[in-house]
Amino acid sequence: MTTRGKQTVRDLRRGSRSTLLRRLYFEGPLSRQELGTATGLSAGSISNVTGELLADGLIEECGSVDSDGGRPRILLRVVPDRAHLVGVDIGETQVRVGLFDLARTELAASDHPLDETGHDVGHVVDLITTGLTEVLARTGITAEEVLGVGVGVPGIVEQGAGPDAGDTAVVHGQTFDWNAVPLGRLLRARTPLPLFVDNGAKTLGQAEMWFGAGQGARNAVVALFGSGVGACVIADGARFRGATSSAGEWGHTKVHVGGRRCRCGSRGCLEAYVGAEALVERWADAPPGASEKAGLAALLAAAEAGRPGAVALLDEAAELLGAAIADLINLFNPERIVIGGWAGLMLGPRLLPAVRDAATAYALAFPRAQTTITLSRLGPDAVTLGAATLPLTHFLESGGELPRHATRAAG
Amino acid sequence: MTTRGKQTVRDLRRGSRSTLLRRLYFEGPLSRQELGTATGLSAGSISNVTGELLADGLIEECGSVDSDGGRPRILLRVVPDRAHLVGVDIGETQVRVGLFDLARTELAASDHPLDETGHDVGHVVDLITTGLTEVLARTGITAEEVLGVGVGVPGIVEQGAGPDAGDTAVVHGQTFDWNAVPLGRLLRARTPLPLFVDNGAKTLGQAEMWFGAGQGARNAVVALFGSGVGACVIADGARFRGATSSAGEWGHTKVHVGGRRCRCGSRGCLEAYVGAEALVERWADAPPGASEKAGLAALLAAAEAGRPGAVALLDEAAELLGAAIADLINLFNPERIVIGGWAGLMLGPRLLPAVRDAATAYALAFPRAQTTITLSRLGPDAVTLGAATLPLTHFLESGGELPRHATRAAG
DNA sequence: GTGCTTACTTCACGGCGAGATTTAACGTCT
DNA sequence: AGACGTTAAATCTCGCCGTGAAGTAAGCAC
Repeated sequence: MTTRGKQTVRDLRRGSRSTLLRRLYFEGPLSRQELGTATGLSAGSISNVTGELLADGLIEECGSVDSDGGRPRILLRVVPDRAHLVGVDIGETQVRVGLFDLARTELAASDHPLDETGHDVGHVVDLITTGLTEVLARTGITAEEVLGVGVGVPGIVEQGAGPDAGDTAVVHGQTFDWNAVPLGRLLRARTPLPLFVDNGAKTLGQAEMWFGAGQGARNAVVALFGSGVGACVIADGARFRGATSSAGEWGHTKVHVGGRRCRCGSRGCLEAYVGAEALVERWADAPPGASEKAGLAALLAAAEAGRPGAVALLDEAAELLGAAIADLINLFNPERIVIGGWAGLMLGPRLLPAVRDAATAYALAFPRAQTTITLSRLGPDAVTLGAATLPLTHFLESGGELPRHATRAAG
Repeated sequence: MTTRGKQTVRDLRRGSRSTLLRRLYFEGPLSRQELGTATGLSAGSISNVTGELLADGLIEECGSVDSDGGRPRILLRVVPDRAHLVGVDIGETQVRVGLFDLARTELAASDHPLDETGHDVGHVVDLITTGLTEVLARTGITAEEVLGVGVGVPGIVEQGAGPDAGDTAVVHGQTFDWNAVPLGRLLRARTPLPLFVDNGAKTLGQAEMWFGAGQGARNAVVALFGSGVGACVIADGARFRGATSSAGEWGHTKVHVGGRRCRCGSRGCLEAYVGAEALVERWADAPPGASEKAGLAALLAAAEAGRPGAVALLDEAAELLGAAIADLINLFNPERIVIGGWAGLMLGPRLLPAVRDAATAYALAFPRAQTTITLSRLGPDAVTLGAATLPLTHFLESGGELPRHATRAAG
């Protein structure tokens, strides 16, 4: 049973600000009139709240719409450079820091490769700090103009509670052998900016929902198909987190109980059959010594050329992927399933029809009929953008609250 | 991103009423003082709101707590017989109608068996109407004193929207061969009472969360293990529904892609291996002609006696169940998993240790460590009680709103 | 009794959104 | 050009909200 905590009369204003700000952010320039019909707020309240937002410099008037005989509507929009966002992608091979304005334009980015020995936490934190300094220096943007830093990490993120949740985020990552790493605390020592930490697959899912193939859906699953397999579940418009933020670990769903051994230590996991690493490893004719991406590309080329081993492998992958997607459909009943990740983007065009067929064969008819299965529209760099949506989400939900350190007067 | 709709200043009062009413309902008699510290509301507001609730006859004073030197605290509680609830369980073999007071005491119940030909919708609706009339007549309670009728049905329920959502509920049930049956509309023609329709497994899960082994958990999965297999997922205190309310169809999760054929038409479903029907069917030594329950009891007895075939069958069932629970743990990251259903209650004591071990072996270590796996504490009759929680939920969330037809003055 | 402690009630206050009214800013018609 | 109709936005009044301070009630200890 939903327990919505105590609310005072000021929370109403916060809610109204948030509603209008979000509407303007996602549905482009709108007049006060349109805001009124869209949100149900009275004209008076719209005037009040937009007046506040204008005074705060968060929105601005931008032209007007001609009318037939009446006063023209004045369009309002969020000021794109009123604030900025930083997204950090801690990937398997590099650390990428991106600086965005509110309109998601990437103003600068900084890449630092991670070598084999580079997964030491201190080193990664160093790279993030360096990258952050670089993108700020290169654009001349000061820390005061940044809403916060979102960090996408590989592994399970245990969130803290309260307003500075990011400061207490703890990361459990099998890939890097990170065990209860207090990433939030380590970063807090390096920057005064608000911090937001989440799993990289989840931040990519977030980006996909807001700006990619997930747009408009309130219930969706973004399946990330790369070296491993992950998923980001969106339930009723919000990330599904579970008790300790580790929900959506789809890659270790069982497709054959007791089957192939998986790197997680268990057996029969989806990832052990259809992860890029597993596919390349299982392909008898894989070019030796090639990288995972090159190996997968070779597998795809061989299948396109009709080589039986490669065709069989990909056909089986499509069936298993479809069956695992059927599980997601049965369990989560989403409107949409988006397949992303670099391997998903590479193999997607070939596999998609078979995946759809397998999902239809394995899922219950009723929920299957409610779902469309599509490919991602965003490239792999979207992890950085997705990470930047973490402070953006906070900004929009709080009704345009600026961090304490950013109390610049209205532009 | 969560879109909380427009709120007016009156919604605050509704929220406060709901908060206090829920607190009083679940945490027994409390003083105004305790309510204040528990909810964070100011003493003045507590006085106002409890005053309203007292005037509405929804709560009453019940004694006081002695104090050491100060004015004693006056205890408040929800008036148990201020309103009543009806729960209906449309089971596979019977229709059961129960009448409860607000304290969940069953005041009367009516059972009507469903024979082989009795799954016709009109017949079921007749039985519900008859049962409803019976329990009201037997207790002398009038329709005005009933908050609503909750109905638990086997099958997927497509909910309507708006305040009278139950009136437009449509049921898709494979068991009864019900295809898009407008149960809400059919019942609306028979009774003026507010209607609430949901899947029976989900109502049982609801009961388990409120009054059974799920108490206190905000993220949980209630696994229903009967003739078939289902689940009810609770995310952050609320039923997880998905886009069209069919989320949680766990029974058709794949444990062996391409494996045993299932009654859903697909292959390799969990239900095809561990459902009671499947277990009895797969047991070579099953007593011919016995009922499903008798068959399962015989299987259990044989296993307890050490008969190899039976032992192997149950051991395999435990492993598969554990593996499928591992999938739930990975995907939903719950604090608690509750195993219920009549087969779960029957086999639970024997299977539970092996199920726990299998779940540990197959799930990721981090989310597994956050979860406890327990057996249900409620009997199978809890479906009726769970169904009755549907109008109760509405009552508590609306802050104690009485249906239009029940505007009796305060007692 | 007198004083002290604690629970509860009352009341003035600032803030909120709704809805009515007023002002603003355009077309169009004469 | 100027009056008029039309629509957008701003302003104002109203009832309601929760807060917090001040006041009242109801017990105990001395």
